[in-house]
Amino acid sequence: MSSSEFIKGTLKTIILKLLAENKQMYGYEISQKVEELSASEIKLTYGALYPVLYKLENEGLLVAETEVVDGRARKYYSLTPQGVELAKVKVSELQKFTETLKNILLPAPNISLEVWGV
Amino acid sequence: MSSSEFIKGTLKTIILKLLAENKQMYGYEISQKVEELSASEIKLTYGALYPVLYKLENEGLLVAETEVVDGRARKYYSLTPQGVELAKVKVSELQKFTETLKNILLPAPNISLEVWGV
DNA sequence: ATATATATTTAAGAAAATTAAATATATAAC
DNA sequence: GTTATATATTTAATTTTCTTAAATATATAT
Repeated sequence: MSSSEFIKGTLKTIILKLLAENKQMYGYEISQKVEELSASEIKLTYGALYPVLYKLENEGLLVAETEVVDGRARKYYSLTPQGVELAKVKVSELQKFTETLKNILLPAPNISLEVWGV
Repeated sequence: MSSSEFIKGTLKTIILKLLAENKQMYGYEISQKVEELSASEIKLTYGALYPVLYKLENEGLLVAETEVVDGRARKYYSLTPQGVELAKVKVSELQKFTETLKNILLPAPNISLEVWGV
């Protein structure tokens, strides 16, 4: 499983956003959801995903609850009130960043012809 | 000088894009241009910018030419043919990624009311 | 003189992601 | 029955990437 190099720096925000709209998710579910939402473009590696979840938990932004489903353990994560707040801020910031990025990536207008009246 | 955390993973592509449309730029100029295009949202740190330039040069994607302007040295970078090709690919990939990100960050439609006919 | 702007280099450290393997269970296919 | 596939988490080693910070050097404005 390999992910887009562009995921760097956005992973935390994506996780917060998914948890903000789904209330309760487990790690594997998050990775599947991202793959689905991105049309398989983004595949989260577990080595990236789980450490982020642990970190967010340690920072008090998530709480985890383990359940056994079909004989397999699942750790459900949900946002704390602080997590809900941070999710809002981060999503807003990332949306702004993508707009900025879009402007930078815009084809450069070649105004030389107009300037010279040609 | 501090940059957005979201810049991670996109810096290389941004540099390639700017060089693709400006033919010749020096490091300081690139950092100013990014700040301008992003309305001061993104400020490249030199510790990030210059090492990327060196790496791209070592990979044969850029060539550097030093000039002395106003008594100060400037290193002008320009894309090699391979750099031009990679710029196209990377810009296209990053544009696609920003679209995907936009979809993920979209407010989740709350269809529960419709589903239940309420 | 001093501050500010221009311009590059580079070292130390931290943060983040990749790669890869280990562990464990359920189910479908053969 | 055993093999493969899907589900699910953990974690260690390494690499990549970025931040922070300092060093170096010149021009211009105050």
